[in-house]
Amino acid sequence: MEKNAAGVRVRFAPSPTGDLHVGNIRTALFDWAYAKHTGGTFVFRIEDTDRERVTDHYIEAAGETLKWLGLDWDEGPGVGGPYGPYLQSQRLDIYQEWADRFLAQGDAYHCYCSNEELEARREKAKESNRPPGYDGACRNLTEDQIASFRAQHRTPVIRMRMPDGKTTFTDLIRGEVTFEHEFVPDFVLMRADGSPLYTLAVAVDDVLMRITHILRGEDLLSSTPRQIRVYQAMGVKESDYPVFAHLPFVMGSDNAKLSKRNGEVSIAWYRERGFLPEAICNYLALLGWSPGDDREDVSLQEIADLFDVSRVNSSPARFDMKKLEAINGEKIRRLALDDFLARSLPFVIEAGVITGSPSEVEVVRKALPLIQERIVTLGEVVAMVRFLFGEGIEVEADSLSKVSEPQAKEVLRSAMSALTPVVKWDEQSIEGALRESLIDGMGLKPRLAFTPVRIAVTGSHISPPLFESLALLGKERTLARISALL
RNA sequence: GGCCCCGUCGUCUAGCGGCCUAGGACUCUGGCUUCUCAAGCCAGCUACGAGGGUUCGAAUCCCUUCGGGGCUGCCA
Repeated sequence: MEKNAAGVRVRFAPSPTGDLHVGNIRTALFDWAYAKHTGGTFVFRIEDTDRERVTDHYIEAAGETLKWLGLDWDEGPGVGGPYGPYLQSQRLDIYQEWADRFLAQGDAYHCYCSNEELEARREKAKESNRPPGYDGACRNLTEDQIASFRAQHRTPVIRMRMPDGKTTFTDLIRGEVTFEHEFVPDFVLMRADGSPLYTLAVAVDDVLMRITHILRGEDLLSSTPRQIRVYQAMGVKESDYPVFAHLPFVMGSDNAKLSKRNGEVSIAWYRERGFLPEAICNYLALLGWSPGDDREDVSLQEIADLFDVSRVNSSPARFDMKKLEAINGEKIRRLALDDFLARSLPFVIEAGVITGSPSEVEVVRKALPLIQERIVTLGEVVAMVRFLFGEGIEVEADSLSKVSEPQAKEVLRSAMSALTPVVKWDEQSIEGALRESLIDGMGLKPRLAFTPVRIAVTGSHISPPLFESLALLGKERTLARISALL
């Protein structure tokens, strides 16, 4: 399988009709990992043959997403390479040439059927329980018929002729797969306006770009015979065909193919919420693949080192947000402080909690160790540090009752008088003063003693550790917030 | 409908004929710890879709069946 390892060339070729989603990225990750693992080349190509649906914005965004995840490509947009251009929209003349050649060879033919006619015939075929594919009406037109169509100003598409027989290929993940050609109708290579279809462009480019391994979604499995048909027409020897590996789907929790309807699919969504790229890659690597032992915590580099297509599962996987969160939280806990700070700051600034001044950054820096094991995404940093900035705070609704009842007031008064004389405002002194006054003095359980203080100062009954929080907040604001509730 | 792919705990998976009274992780439940929330630690629940074969022996091989999914486009 790893024949001519050094020559392995794998491509990731999305059609950017929207933001890259979880399924796309899992494919990209496997493509990348396979290339890296074999010491081969990772090619990034844009399949924008459908210009009505693809936009420049999404093309740009796709590249950015790959870079953010750390999936760098060796050839493709931005970096170039010997087989470019890597945008199919810039290779139109190439497809035209091949289509013309197929025409000349008799492998393809002009088809004058209109959409409406095709539609009608498809319906009829369905009704009479025949396969709905192209019926071959234009396969063998006479000169007279052609002249007649021309006279009607019909402009033909170019359609590939599927010969009788069958196509068999070996899929790295599924084994030998065979399609009888009676179920693979003649297919369109080029629209009347001269623009190519995926079926033509993908095959031509894979051959021209010397792609050796095609790892892609399972949905393309049944289009493989068409692709192989194009290789044949191009004169590629069977031994030179790329090797196929059709990856299992990543499905939504509702057991349907992952889509906008059943989940958060766009990678941009995860990025905005503060999921770490290495966590996303780690989680996605485990969807359809496993290293074989009980290892689940892998870095991008380790994925590349360990990845093996033969270990890819053939059955679909459901996306599990809970597990992604668990992995993300674990990675966050292991972040070094400087790294954690650098990654958190954009979220805190974006939320308007701080402007980013050095003194503010310093406070966040000191707060991060307190919250590191309490968050699952970077986005949660915002809510955790918010109380450290600004003067007053708003007590959240479901905590309000816990500071307004009589006993709570008493606790707050006691805390107030215990803290007021504290000179050395640090964690130890604060804890000492509060324990002495509330636990020893009032005889309260710690939980009952500290909760009102916590709420008064942070606004919530859930917060970072209390004494450290008060130390960070400063004496002045701590006392002010307590007294505001008296 | 036809063609193709797939089927181990709720989820992701290990397993590639005996090491499996099926292992790990996430989730969930209970407990410990504790200033809240987390984190951490301990314990527990739950799976080979079904039916036939093959074999001394099957989660592992074969067949059937049921279930799920994809494709069936001048989308990719």
